[in-house]
Amino acid sequence: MSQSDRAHELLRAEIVEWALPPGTHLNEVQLAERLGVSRTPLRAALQRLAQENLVRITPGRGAFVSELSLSDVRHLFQMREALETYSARLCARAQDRGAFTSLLTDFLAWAGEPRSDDEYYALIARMDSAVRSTASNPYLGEALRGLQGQLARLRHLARRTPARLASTVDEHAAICQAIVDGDEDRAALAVSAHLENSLRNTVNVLVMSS
Amino acid sequence: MSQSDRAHELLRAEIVEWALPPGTHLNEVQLAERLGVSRTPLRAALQRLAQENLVRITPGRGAFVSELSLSDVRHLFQMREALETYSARLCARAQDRGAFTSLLTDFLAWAGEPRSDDEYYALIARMDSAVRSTASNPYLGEALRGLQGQLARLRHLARRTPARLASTVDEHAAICQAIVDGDEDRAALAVSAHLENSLRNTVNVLVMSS
DNA sequence: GTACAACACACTGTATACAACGCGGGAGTG
DNA sequence: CACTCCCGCGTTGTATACAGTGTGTTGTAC
Repeated sequence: MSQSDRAHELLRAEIVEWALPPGTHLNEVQLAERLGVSRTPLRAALQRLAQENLVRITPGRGAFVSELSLSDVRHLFQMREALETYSARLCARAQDRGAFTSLLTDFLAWAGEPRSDDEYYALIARMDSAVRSTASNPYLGEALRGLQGQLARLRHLARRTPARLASTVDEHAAICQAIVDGDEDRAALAVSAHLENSLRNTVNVLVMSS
Repeated sequence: MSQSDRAHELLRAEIVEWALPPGTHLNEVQLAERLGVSRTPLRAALQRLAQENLVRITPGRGAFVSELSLSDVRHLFQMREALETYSARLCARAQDRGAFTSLLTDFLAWAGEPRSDDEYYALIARMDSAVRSTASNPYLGEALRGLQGQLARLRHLARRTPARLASTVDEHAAICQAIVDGDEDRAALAVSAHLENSLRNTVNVLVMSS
């Protein structure tokens, strides 16, 4: 793994975990020294983070941790809706939908007997992975992966509302069921409904914390 | 404008215009010397081009002009469908749809009396711009803009099929009409239909030229 | 006291020099 | 004759030194 990759991962983790809050100015020499790399790979890492919309680079001014305003969140969820409803449609059309029957049973099992939050997030990650794999479109997969960073940053705020977690189980199960049934319209609608609820919850958390 | 921006624009133009065909290995020192910049801003430009999927960077091997295989094209058009159908929906829901009434009349005027190809491409560019502006979502806009590079590369092959041009006029007019009417479902369907035709034509051109 | 200008500092953008890795060619051995 | 190992070259990855620009502060003039 290159120095650039290391700097990228470290910075990404710090931004996602709010160790570097939005708006923070990222001084290149200080950061390079703290991360133990030179400025050259650090700048490459910053550019990659800018591509993921985790930092914003202003020419001549430097790099800043990107903001997470309310309108940013709304636009982010619109992007999710565009990509995830279409991905769900592709999955519903796919030949091999076995991964989703497996996920469906796991979600239903969870509804009956919840376990730790981390395991639930792992389950969701498994579903995202299954979607990317089944849709089998590198462009879509990369775009979806790019959104994960921003979403992870939001989740760090939403962690304190575990009540929301229970309701998402049903929504995810509904999505899996529609995909397993091969009903792409219902799958897209289920994704839209899930995202609408998720956005509402996220906005609530944001206005509470501000 | 920085050296990095200059190198990015020059390289992008050369790739789009097939001066650098897919698969070409981009030697850093030669390129830097030819473009009159140093390796540092050149590498930044290459990373930006990799983000636009115009070059593919293999760690330790260097940068190559990205391929345009048949499956790549199909995946690219799927991505277009995901983003453009959703953008069309947003436009159909928007308050100010005046830009599309103007575009609609221009497309209809064109159907009656065609003019030069370049002017038609300018018209399409105006429509893309109107979509981005009306959807008013930076994430969507940036993603759509990212696809333009690849599509421009494809258009350089498709230029030789002017017969296709005439039929796209009706398709674009149908999209504008649906947006003006505020019928988002019809708008999305019109976009899908247009993309399906466009993909079929592009694939034909690709298999003819190979 | 305030406003404008000039200077100094710090930071980003760029160039170049160095190091490490991978690849290819050639020679040697089985 | 073929296969393998090793050496040399070229290329990418990284570090550092330099230049240019923007900003902040301070001093002076009104």
